[in-house]
Amino acid sequence: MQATDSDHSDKYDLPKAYEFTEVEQRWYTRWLDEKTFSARMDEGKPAFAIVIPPPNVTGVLHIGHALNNTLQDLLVRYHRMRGDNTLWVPGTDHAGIATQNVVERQLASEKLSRHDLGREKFIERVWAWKEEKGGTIINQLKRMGASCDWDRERFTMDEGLSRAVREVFVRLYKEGLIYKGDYIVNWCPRCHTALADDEVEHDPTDGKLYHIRYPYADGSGHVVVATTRPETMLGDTAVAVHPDDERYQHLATVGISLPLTGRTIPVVFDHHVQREFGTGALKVTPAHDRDDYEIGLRHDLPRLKVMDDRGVMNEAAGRYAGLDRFACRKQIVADLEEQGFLEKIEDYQHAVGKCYRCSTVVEPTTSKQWFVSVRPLADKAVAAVREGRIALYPNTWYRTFYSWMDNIRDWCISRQIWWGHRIPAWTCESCGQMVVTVDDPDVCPFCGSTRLHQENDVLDTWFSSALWPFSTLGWPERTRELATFYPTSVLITSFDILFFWVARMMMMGLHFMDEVPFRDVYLHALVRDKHGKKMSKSTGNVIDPLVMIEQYGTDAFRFTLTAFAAQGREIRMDEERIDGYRRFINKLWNAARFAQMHLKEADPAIVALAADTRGLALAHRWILSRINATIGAVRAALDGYNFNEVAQASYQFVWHEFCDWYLEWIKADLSGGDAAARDQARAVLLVVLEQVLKLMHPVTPFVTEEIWSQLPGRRGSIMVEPFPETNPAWADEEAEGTMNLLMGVISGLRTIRTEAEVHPSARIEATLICPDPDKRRMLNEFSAGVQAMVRANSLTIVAEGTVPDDAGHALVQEVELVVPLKGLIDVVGELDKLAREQGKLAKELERVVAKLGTEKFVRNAPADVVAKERDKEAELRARLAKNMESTERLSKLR
RNA sequence: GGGCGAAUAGCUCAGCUGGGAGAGCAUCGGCCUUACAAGCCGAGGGUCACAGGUUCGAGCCCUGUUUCGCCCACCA
Repeated sequence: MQATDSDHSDKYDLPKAYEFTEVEQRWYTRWLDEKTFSARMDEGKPAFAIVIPPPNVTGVLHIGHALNNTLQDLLVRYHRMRGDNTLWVPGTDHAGIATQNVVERQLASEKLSRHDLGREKFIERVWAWKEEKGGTIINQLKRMGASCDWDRERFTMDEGLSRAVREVFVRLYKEGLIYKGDYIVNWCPRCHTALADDEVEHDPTDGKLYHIRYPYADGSGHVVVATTRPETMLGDTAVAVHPDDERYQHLATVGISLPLTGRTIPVVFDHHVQREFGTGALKVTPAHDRDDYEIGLRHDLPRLKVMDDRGVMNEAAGRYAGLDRFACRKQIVADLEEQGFLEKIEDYQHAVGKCYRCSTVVEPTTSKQWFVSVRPLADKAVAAVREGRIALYPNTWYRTFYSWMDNIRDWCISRQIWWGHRIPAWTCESCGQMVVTVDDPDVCPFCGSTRLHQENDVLDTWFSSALWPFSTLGWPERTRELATFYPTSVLITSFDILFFWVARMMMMGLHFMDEVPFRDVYLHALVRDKHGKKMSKSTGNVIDPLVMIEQYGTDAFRFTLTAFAAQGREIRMDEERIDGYRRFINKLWNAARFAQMHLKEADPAIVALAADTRGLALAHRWILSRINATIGAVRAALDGYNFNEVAQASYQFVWHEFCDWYLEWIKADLSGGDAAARDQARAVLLVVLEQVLKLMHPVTPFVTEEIWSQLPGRRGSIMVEPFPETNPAWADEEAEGTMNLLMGVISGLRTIRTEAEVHPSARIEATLICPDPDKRRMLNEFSAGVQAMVRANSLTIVAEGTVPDDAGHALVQEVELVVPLKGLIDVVGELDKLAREQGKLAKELERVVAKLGTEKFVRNAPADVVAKERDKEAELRARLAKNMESTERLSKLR
C-alpha cells in the first residue's frame, strides 16, 4: 500500500483514508486470476443465472450501463454468496446500423465509401474495427467491478450465435411465420435501409400545411385537400372522404383531375377520414404514406412510387424526376401557386418521423421486405405474463405491456445494410424458387442449378438479441448450460427497451425453448441529471461513470446508484450524493481501522464468546439485535428488488448504530483493564464487523474485500463467504428497549449541555428523576456508560425530587434530566422554547382528547390503536405539566 | 387522442397492506473528545400541488383540477 507517512500511525495497519484506486485494481486482478467469477456448474444447488443486456459493441459506458450492471452484479454476488449455482453471462451486440455507421465515418475520413470497398472487404474492415476497439465497454464494465463469467463472453455475431440465428430464421420460415412481402416501411434515405416502427422517432417539427385545390374532373368545382408533403401528390391515386360526409356524396361518380399531371383519380369513401380536419377531404398516396397505404388496400388503389431509395424523385414524377424530395416540394408549391391551385399555406407543427440513428426524415415507402408474423408469438408471451410465469417489476408495467402486445404489428426484420446476419435465403436464378437453409446451399434443391443468389439484406439487430438468453447458453445444441441455467432467473434492463428487446426474447424463448427466458423482469429507471433533464453531450450535463470512479471510487459510485434505484421511472442523479457516499465508504473504512487496532492481537478463537448471547453485556446484545434486524431488512429488500432499501438499511446501521453508538460505547471495554470485558467486546466487534462486510459486499465489493482480508484469522475471498442470515438468538427486544432509554437520556443530556453552551470538554453533574423502579434499575446499572457518553462527573438517580431554579431540564421517556448550571441558562431563550413547545403539546393533546372523545373511534379502531392513543394522552399531559413547571421556575429567574 | 408516471424540508429523494411526517446534502451553533475534521455533538426547517369524497382516522384509497415528464397512436 503506498501511503505517505502522515497517513499512517504506528498503531494502525490501515491508512487513514481509504485509497480506492489501488485497492480496486489489486482486487479485480486477483479475482480474475483466481476465477472467482466462474460458474461452478454445481448442479446440486439452486441455479441463479442472469444474461447481461449486451451493450452495443460500439458503446462506451454511460451512466445507464453503470446502473444496469451494478444492479446485476449486486444480485449475482448476493446469490453467489448464498451458495447458489450462479452464472452471469456477459457479451456485446453487433449493433448493425450503429457499427456500420462508425466504420463508414472512418472510411469517409479516407474519402472512401463502403461501395468503394465492396461488401466483403467492408465487412472485413468492420471485424477489424471490432477486434481493435470493440472491447472498450467490456473493460469499462470490469472497472465497475462486474463479476461476470468472462470466459463465457459472447458476441451476437460469433459463430455459435450466428448458427442460432440461422436456425431460428429457417424454422420460422418453414412454419410460415417469416414471409417476404411488399409492404410500406419506414425508409431512411441516408442509411438506405428500412427501419422498424420503433426505430423511428417522432419529433414535433415546425412545418407548413398546404391547402391545394383539386378540381373535379367534370370542371364543375373543386375540393380542397390539405397536406404537409405536397411532393407526394405526384403519387396520389385517390381522394378520400368520410362515407357519411354529406358535402361530398355527389363525388362518387365524378372523379378528380389531379393538378400538375392531369391524371384523373377517383374519390373513395373511407371511415379513416376525419371530417373535422381541414375540409374533410384527404389526398391518398398509397406508396408514400402508411395510412394511405391502408386506405389503398381497402379500396384496391394502385400504388405509385414517385421516389427512389435516396429520396430523389423518379421517372414516375414526370418532369420533376431527378429532384431531391425537398427541392421537389418547393418546385411543386411554386407551380401550384402559379397555376392557381394553391389555396393557402399555414404554419403547422406536426410530428415528423426521423431515423433514430441519423435523424434523417424518414420516407414511408413500399418495398420488398422480410417480416415475422408476430401475432402467434406475441400471444404466447402475453399468456406467460398473464399466468404469472414471468413477473414484471415494478408492476406498473403490466398494463403498458399488455396494451403494446395487443396492438403489435408484424416485425420488419430486413435491413439494407451489410453489417449483420445476412438473411439465409437464396433465389435460384434458373427456376426462380426461394431456398431457405441453415447451411449455404451448393445447388438448387428444386432444379439442381448452381446459379443461386443470396439475399442482400441482413437481419435487424434485435433479431439476434431476441435469442440471447438461449443462444448464449449454446442453443441449438442441447448443452449442459441450457439444461442448468435456462430459464434464467431475472432480466435487469432499462424500460425503454421493453418492446425492442424484452418482449421479443419472451416470444422467441417461448417458441423455441417452450419455456420463458426469465422468471422476473426488473425494469430500472432512466438516469437523468439532477433537474430531471436527459443527459446529453450538447447540454453538457453528462455524468461520466469513469470520471466518477476515478473521483469517488467504484464502491461509492455503486452505492449511490443502488441508493437511487427505487422502483420508479426516473433517477435524478446528483453528483453530491456520490461524494456523500464516498464519505460513507471512508467511514466504514475507519470503523474497520479502529476495530483492527483492537483486533490485531486478538485470538480469532474469542469469536466463540459471542455465541453465548445471554452472557453478553447490554451493548453487545443490542448491536447483535440491530445487525440481525438489518440482515433481515437487506435480504428482504434484495429479494424484492428494492435496491434503494438495501443501501438505506446498511447506511443507517453502519453509521448511526454501529459507529455512532456501539463503537463509542465499547471503547471503554476495549482499552480498559477488565480482560473478560475486553475479550467480549473484541468478540462481538469482530462478529458484527464480519456480518456488515458480508452484507455490504454485493454493493461495495472492493472495500469489503480489502477490510475482510485484513481481519484476524486465515481468510479466503469474502465473495464466497455465506451471506448473512438472520439469527433468532440475536433478536433481543429487551436490550433494544433498554438501549433506547439510555440513548434517549444521553441525547437529552447532550442537548442540555449544548444549549447551555457548556464546553465539550467540561464535566457536568447530572441528576435523573425517575419514578419508575424498573427504569431506575436500568439507569443505575448503566450509569457508568451514560456518564462516559455525556462527560459527567456524577450521575445521581432518584425516585423523586425537585428541579432547582438554575438548572437545565428535559423530560425523556418519563425520566427527568436535571443538570445544575450556575448562570449558564439562557433564560429568555429557554422560556421562548418552552412556550413554543407548550403550544405544540397543547394542540396535540387537544387532538388526542378529541379523538378519544369520539365514540366511533373508540368503537371502530383496533384496540391497540386506541390503547396507543390513551398512552399518548397520558404522556402529553405529563409533558405539558413539566413544561409549565419549568416555565414557572425559569420565570422566577428573569 | 389514449396510456403511464411525478408533485413530500432550500436541493435530491424514501415513505411497502390507511393508525403519531423521514434520510442525505445544504443552513445555523459548538467542538481537532487519540477510528474517521472526508469527523464528532447539537439546533432550526414541511397546510405531504389544489379542491372535494370515503373512513373513527388519509401523504397513502376514490373523483376532479393544475403543473411537469415520458410512452403509444393513422388527424393528413
